[in-house]
Amino acid sequence: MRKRNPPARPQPSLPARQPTMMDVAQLAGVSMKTVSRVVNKEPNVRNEVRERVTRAATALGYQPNFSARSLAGERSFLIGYLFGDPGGDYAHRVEVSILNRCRGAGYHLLVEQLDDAAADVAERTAALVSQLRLDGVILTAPITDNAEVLRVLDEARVPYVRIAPDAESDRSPAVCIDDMRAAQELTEHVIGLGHRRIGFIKGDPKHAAARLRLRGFRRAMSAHKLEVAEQLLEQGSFSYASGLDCARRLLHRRPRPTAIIASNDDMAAAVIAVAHEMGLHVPEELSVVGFDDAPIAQVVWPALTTVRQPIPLMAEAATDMLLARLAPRGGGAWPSPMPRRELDYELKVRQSAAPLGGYRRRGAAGN
Amino acid sequence: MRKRNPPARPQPSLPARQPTMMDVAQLAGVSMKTVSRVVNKEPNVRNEVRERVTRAATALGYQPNFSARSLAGERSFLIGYLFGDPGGDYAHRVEVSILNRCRGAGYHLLVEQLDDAAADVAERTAALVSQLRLDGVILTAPITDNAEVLRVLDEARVPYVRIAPDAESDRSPAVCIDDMRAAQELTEHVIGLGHRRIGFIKGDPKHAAARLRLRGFRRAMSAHKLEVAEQLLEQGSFSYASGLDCARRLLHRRPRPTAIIASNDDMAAAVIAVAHEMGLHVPEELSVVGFDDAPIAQVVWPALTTVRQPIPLMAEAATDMLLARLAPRGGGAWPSPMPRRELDYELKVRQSAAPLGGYRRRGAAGN
DNA sequence: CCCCGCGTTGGCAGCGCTATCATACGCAGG
DNA sequence: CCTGCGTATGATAGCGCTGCCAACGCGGGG
Repeated sequence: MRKRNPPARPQPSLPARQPTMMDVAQLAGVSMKTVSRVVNKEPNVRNEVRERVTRAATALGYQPNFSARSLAGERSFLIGYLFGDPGGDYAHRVEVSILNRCRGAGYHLLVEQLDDAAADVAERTAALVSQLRLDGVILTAPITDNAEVLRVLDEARVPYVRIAPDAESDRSPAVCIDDMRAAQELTEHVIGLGHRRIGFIKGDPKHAAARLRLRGFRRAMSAHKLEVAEQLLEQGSFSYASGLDCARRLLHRRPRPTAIIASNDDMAAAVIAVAHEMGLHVPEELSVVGFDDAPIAQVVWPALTTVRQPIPLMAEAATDMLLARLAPRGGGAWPSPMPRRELDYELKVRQSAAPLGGYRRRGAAGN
Repeated sequence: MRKRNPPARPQPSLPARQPTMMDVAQLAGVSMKTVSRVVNKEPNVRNEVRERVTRAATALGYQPNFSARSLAGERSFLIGYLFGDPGGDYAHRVEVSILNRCRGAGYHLLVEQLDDAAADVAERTAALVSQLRLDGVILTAPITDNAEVLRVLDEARVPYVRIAPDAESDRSPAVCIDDMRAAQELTEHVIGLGHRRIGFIKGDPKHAAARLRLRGFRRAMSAHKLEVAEQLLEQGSFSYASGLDCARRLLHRRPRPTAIIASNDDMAAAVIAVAHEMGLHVPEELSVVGFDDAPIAQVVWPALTTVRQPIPLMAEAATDMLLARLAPRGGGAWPSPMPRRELDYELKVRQSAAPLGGYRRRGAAGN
């Protein structure tokens, strides 16, 4: 037990003990309960008292003990972030944005990486939410759609918000972009450049976004009466390595596609690398576009034409939704209908896609 | 308060309440204290009893309440991860590795991003460790050397391990590689290819590694009686953007350097981009090398010759050190002398550096 | 025979806080 | 004058668990 202070402490000097709410109460000349009210920003405290308590707390350097709060009350001031993909920078960018939002709200962030395919996802999730009594959870794909995880969260009655989940959309609040329309628009951009023979690299089918992007591609193609040759469709997994494999296969088809649409930027970058390797010039001989506007999009050469997904905004929106729900006035349930934020994407036209038979633009790679 | 159960509950059916240690104790026919011993893997419990308790706990789906544990005891089973750099994938890779190690040990991970330059680093750190009673903390550069943060951690008596800290090395355990020797070796590799006029892009001087890498470069140069022209030294900040600026300046010097050593891969990739932009062929007309073996190293073309830093191993080693210290037998203090793990780096020779006047190797970009 | 030590188990206070209820007070209306 | 009500504050009982200490049974030395 943490340095149990004896009934009468002989040393009147440095207590070497964190000040408690009791100490603040004594210094301010009020009861503990009033201090609690001030700390929790509850109403019904006179301003004069509130200030006195605040000053006492500051003077003592008082820090509320979250364990005690959580044990006595019904809030832990902890939110969890569950992500699936250990690689890539997506998960990290989301995390940083969540942190930015938690900061001001007095919440702390607990993270856990869950392998979607692992056998113990349910147990691990249960451990997290039951042991720590998380107030809420934010999920990113692909575990947004892991039935086990969602079941555990529902049973534990922990509110959660999903970023880019699958279609089962009214199970929880969600934040997303319109992946299908974005893919459609991107495809139309490529078609508009004159390309007809267009290859497509699919993403990991466990991600809803991968399926939606494929569907958007198909729609744009059929809207323009273009055939989607099955041999120009390759199954990737969102990783750079998978992009290399798919690109090699696609670029050996005859006739060769004049443009390749990849379901994310990592795979698009891999296509460019393979093109280099084969001595194919991008974009003169091959146009390549990606998706996400990940950092890699501006690093490869030529810079990738892609769809920018506003990841920080999405993560912030998700956090804000969750925090609003957790606030005392947030009520004990999600508002109806289930909140859903759909944010705008943006087509970023750079140098990796050009008109069929077009010229090479040399110059600054940035945009 | 969480559903305070009335003295006599009328409904004997679903409790809708998490089972407590008391419930387990009753089912197993022992005292709460014994359950506590089993849960905490303490000695002095008969095997038969231990198994009986374990079965009861499993049957009820018992999950220990971490808040209560932390409040009553002296351990919170929470460790904190403080990172500085919000961009890049370094922080994320470290985090994932820490998580992998925490998993088995029954610890959960709390993260916080601290801006090294912000005015409130001390407060934020204090809030984290005092409010949540973290058992330990892991730090990455550059906040490994933030005096405020370290002071707060020391005062709160929270054990911490630093990854790649500055020279003040016996203040805490640390994990690192020999950045200076690695830079020296890398520089010697470049010199060995015949280069004499070598540019160097420095990293953010707040990072110890940046300073050490520069020193290693200087050593190698002077060991080979080569002058380090100050105009071939540029100050970067580890970011891709800063790399672009530095590269532009370096490549307009006359006579132009025949090789550029960047303090990390992001900046090295930027050098390659600028070279492309200027129509300079890499590596025939310009050799470029980086540091870290970040994912970008294999994505740019030509793939970067660089020094691989074993980030996952470093993070795991740091976590293991911390967990060993926190274990009941870990004692109340760090062993003496202060533990320090220095891990091996590895020179990864790829295609971005070639003999002066050498030929271009075409072929697979990967390695 | 008793007493001590050791391995094993239980009793209980209390960690720091919040929920609930009680109290005190001022002020309007009967 | 009392009653009723709304606002401001206090008293108290735990939340679930662990640290400390006591208790118990057993075997061996005095």
